[in-house]
Parts: sequence; structure tokens; C-alpha cells
Amino acid sequence: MPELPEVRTVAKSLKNKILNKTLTDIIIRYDKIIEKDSLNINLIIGQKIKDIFTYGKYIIFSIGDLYLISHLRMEGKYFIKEINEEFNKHEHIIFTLDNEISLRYHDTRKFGRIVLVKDYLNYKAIKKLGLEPFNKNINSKYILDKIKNKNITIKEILLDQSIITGLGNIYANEVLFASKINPYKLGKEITKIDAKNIIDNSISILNKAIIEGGTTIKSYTSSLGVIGNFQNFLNVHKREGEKCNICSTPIKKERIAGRSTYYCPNCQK
DNA sequence: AACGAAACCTGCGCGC
DNA sequence: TGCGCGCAGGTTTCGT
Repeated sequence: MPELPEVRTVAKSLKNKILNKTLTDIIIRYDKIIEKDSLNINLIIGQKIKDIFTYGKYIIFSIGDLYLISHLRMEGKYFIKEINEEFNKHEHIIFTLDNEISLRYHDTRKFGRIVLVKDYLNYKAIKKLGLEPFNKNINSKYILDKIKNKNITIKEILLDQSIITGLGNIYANEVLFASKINPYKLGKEITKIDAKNIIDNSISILNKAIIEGGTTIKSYTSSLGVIGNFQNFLNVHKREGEKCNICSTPIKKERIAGRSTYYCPNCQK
């Protein structure tokens, strides 16, 4: 569940359930989830979870004087279980809280990463992030300055977290549809009006998705806070061959930079 | 520097 | 039923 609305939904749910609890044990069952440059994870044992917040697609736990940064990538999920419940094969990191709750990081494809740092704002992956669409400092000039020389498509640009952070494949497809921009349009061809539409539509689409609890495409399992409903509001994503909601032209699906890109060839010229 | 492709992983659905 | 292939909400790293 990895785009901004899903990440925020998970973080909010975690905050409701584990804020102010103390880490009493950590079991690492698959150590590649922990970044190589992480501080020793055991440093947070005995420390209290003081806050949980997000930046882009990262979940950040403030624990004692340190920060645990978690990125779910494609399939990372958190579950809260009974302390003595058997481990599922995809539960890679187990955090015991107050000796009575088992918080489990579950990741089928093992793409997710966790890192413990002293200063999260200074961590390399966080430092290079661009602004979230909700940031009051974002505007069309900010976007245009970053992309005016780029020969890559706007679809790739929206997926580049160093420009705008928070959009992933689903919402990038939806934002381009709402903005009536062809996904193949190059960065250097993007107009000021395009840029403004991208910002405005990112805000409205992400806000709507947050209200709906995110998008749940694979509903084979429920994880913490993640039975989203936004899949019912998608205009193009996963709708290949179906009629455009505006003009009834069949929605196209093509690959751009290795990612499935859905668009209306008539609305998005 | 810029770009595309591969790498990292597992599971599911489809066609044969 | 079984097998091979393509695909999945992301990011980093490797080649040219």
C-alpha cells in the first residue's frame, strides 16, 4: 500500500494503537529489511514511541531520541497481533511493545526497508525528497524550475520523488487524467497551466483518497488500517479498454519507463 | 549528466 | 493439473 494516502492511513492507524508504548523486544527474521547504514536497532529497546508521522511515502517513528524510518515499497504492511501468535512466513521484523503487543512488519516481496537514525531530516533518502503536493511552498514555478530542461516524460517526472513526493503509479495516472495531460508529454513541454493543474489535482485526488482510506487493489488480506475505498473512484488506472468517464473513448494501457500507464487518448492530447 | 534496464522478491492469474 | 510467462501500489544500482 505504498502511495501517500495509504502511507498516511497506516501511520494514523499505528498512532492510534501504539503511541506512548515502550519497545521491549525486537526480533529480526530477515535482516535485509534493515538498511546497511542503520544504527543498531536494539538501541531503541527500552525507549518509548513518542510520535508517528509521515513524509512522502515514509513512515517515521520518533522513539526515545532516535527515529525509525520505514518505507513499505510495494507490499510492506504492519499488523498488530497477540504476543504468542505464530509467525507468518512473511513477518520479517517483530516489535514487542510493553511486553504485551506484537507489532509485525510483513512484506511478501521483501522490498521494504527500515533504518534507525539520529536525525531523520539528514538521512540521505529523506533529504533528497521534493515537496509534498500539500506543502504551502509548492507552486508552478517550483515544478517548472525542476523540469524545464527535462527530456523525460511527465509520467516519469510525477514518479520522481525528488521533484514531487507522494505520488506513485496509481495517483500519477489519475492526476494526469484529471489535468488532461498526455503522459508522454516531456518535462520541457509542460506549461505553467499544466504545472498548476498538476498541483491542484494532486491535492484534490490525494485528499479524496486519504478520506477514503487509500486504494486497495489487492484485497486478499487486510492490514492495519488499510481497507481503502478509493479504487471505486479511479478514472483510468486498471481500466484498460473501459470507456472514459468523460468522453467514452476506450482507456489505453501502455508502458512508460517500465510502469503501466493508463490514459484517455482523447482527453489527454 | 542522463537515460534505460536490471535488480531486489514473491505470488497470482492467464493461456496453453 | 501443471508450467511458463507477465504482471504488481517502489526505489536503487548498474551500464552505456
